[in-house]
Amino acid sequence: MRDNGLSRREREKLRHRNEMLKVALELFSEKGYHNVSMHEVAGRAEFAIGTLYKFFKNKEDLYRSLMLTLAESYHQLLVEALNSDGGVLIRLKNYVDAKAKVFTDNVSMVRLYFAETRGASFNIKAGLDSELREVYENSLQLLASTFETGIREGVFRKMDPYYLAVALDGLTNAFLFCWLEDPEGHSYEKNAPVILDGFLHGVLSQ
Amino acid sequence: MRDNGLSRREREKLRHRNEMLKVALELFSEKGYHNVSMHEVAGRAEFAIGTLYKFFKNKEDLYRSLMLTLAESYHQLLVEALNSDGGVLIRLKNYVDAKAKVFTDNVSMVRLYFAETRGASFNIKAGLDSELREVYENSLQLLASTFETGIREGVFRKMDPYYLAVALDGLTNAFLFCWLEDPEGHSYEKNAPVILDGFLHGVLSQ
DNA sequence: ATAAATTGTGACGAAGGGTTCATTAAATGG
DNA sequence: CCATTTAATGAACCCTTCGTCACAATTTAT
Repeated sequence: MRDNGLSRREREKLRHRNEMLKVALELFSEKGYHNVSMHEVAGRAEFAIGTLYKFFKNKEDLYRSLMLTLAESYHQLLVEALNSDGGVLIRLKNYVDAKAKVFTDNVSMVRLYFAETRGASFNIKAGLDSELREVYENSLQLLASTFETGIREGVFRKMDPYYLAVALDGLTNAFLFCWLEDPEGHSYEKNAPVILDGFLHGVLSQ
Repeated sequence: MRDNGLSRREREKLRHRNEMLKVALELFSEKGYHNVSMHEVAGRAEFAIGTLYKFFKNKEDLYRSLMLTLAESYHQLLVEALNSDGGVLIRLKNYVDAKAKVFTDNVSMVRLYFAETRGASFNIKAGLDSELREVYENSLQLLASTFETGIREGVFRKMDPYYLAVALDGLTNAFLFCWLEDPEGHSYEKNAPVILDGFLHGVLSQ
């Protein structure tokens, strides 16, 4: 019973669990939730099927655990960006960049996130979705409150801050999709400043 | 062998086919592709399972037929909006409105379109997706060419027209998602002008 | 060293879904 | 009115997948 409260046994167990999650992420993001069997996950993780079921009570539980972990770490980075030092414009830039970083650093996570998140409410049982959606909604709310600050400071026009958040989120997502489909052709990192510029100044010439 | 080249027999057959497609749309959009069985479609359409297979050679074929039909009619409306009379700004407004109309008129189609389109490339066999994606890409290209015109005319700033299209598409999608999740709370029709305004003029106050 | 507890195993059962095909029913037209 | 073509049927087949459970291996405690 050493270390940070975890015995060697427990640490090993956690390693095994993480190994399974890692493999599950790989497979799910390669082939989608419904095209991956528990046997496949167990096989690739080099555990027996029963062992997998010792760790996750069923397939959905495995998927939920995976998605929540990912969504939370994803959310965490966005929170940090939005709470960073500097004015609202700098914080927004950090937000866009953080999103870029999360995406480019971890393509398979992103693929899975979008593939099953956008359509998930109709594909997968509702329980998961509400938890996930909550994390997502939190990000949006925090972004909205940043806009609210900006409006109070007179930086932004008086518009509904929540919708501003929706707009910026939608914009970044759109460009991230572009990048996902053709990473060479559409560099998100190159586009990020352009996105923000267009968003801030509009697209009209005058 | 009367009417527009179709015998009564053939018209009846077509009606049956459409009936099956209608039911398939209902079920798929309610529960997602993988959670609907062929037996279920046949049952709800009040045909025997074998009959369903007379019309569609397998489940994927059923799904493909459905999606292509929908995507094409959807695309058609956007094309009309973008080719309407008037300057680029009017055409853009028509585009945003047409999209709103398509969405609000036909919720289940939209649910299905997004649920399986965004993530589809990882969930469903590739063949379908490339056809669908082509329709989608055509819409984007047409929108881009509208922006190109606008840039030549000096209406818009000199930006990549394709990315402008991506941006506007992403923006409208984001707000449509909002509306999908909470139709009362987030009226797309009320937001449409705001979206376009923000897009054109930017969100900065000065 | 031995007993107890924990962790890992994988054959197996049960359920469900996609697809086929032999059969029945209906329509056509000579 | 009958022969032929066309449409509809649904039981049965096969395959895949989830999830269990009795047993084996390994670690920990005594």
